[in-house]
Amino acid sequence: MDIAEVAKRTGVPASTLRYYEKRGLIHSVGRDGLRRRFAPGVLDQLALIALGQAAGLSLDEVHAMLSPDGEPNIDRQLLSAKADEIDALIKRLRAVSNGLRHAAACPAPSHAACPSFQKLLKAAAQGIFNTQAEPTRKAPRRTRA
Amino acid sequence: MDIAEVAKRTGVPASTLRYYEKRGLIHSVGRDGLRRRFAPGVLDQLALIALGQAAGLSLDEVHAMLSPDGEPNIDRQLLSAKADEIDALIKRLRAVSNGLRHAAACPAPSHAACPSFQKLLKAAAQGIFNTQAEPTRKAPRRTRA
DNA sequence: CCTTGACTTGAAGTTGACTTCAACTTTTAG
DNA sequence: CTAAAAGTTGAAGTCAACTTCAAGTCAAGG
Repeated sequence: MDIAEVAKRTGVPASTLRYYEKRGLIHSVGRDGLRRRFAPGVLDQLALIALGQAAGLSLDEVHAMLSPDGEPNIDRQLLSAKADEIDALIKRLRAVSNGLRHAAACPAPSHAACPSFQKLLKAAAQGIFNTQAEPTRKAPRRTRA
Repeated sequence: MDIAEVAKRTGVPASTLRYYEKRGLIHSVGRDGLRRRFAPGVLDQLALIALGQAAGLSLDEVHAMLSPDGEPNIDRQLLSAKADEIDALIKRLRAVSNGLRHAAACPAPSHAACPSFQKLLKAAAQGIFNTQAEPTRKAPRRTRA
């Protein structure tokens, strides 16, 4: 497969594939002239990368997981920890979502007057200000799917 | 309150407060010499900003909500939409978390051999690649709480 | 033969939300 | 009074994950 084929099949732009290769996340299996050729396994690797990203891993962390050489060797502790982190994040997000819904539905003319909203703000001030979760990114922002 | 006081009470660094003021998200009520003085209401505003950030709003979006002049005027539709977005995100995150936990616990020697993991990867390839949620940021990354 | 289009490269640019810096002014403690 | 501590400014730097650019290489079709 050439780079365009991989790009088409995965939705990952060619520029990103080159970038990933430079970072050592994927490997091409040779050149056809000067064009990279990719083995089909790269599709799985890219899926794994996407999964990692969705889980909030940095590319470096993902790299560590499939690094040694061939197939993914996975750091189970890290995965567990990340899962915990995600669960904590989910909790906070649920609170935020509820808060937003309340704010959206609240009939009070000014939100200053709404006690629930006040409570929410207070929780935000407490909980959010002190949140230590790292900058987990959710979704790969894809501009040109 | 001077800037240090606000910083201490909210955990938001002074540099960030100045930045927010420059962007029009908060306002100082005057100067004490050349030092800004803040009204206590700024604490609520900062809580609202933190809430918005946790909800994945950009600073511009947050700005729109408390913009007109004084108190927050809230775009209920936007809030609802954001809540929906967050709920969708939660769903995806839950799937990812489960996936991670499985991967962490899976006894298969190579994950290539584990059908559940394969399934997860497939889902990742399908679901994550096509996810269109915008780059919602979860938690304000605070380096020096 | 020569243009077109797909690929190559390294380097530089983008985005959002900040942080850091240098140079300076003020307030405050001793 | 004086020096340190805290505040001020605009400009520039940072970070991650890419994207875009300029300039070049190459295979194939007309």
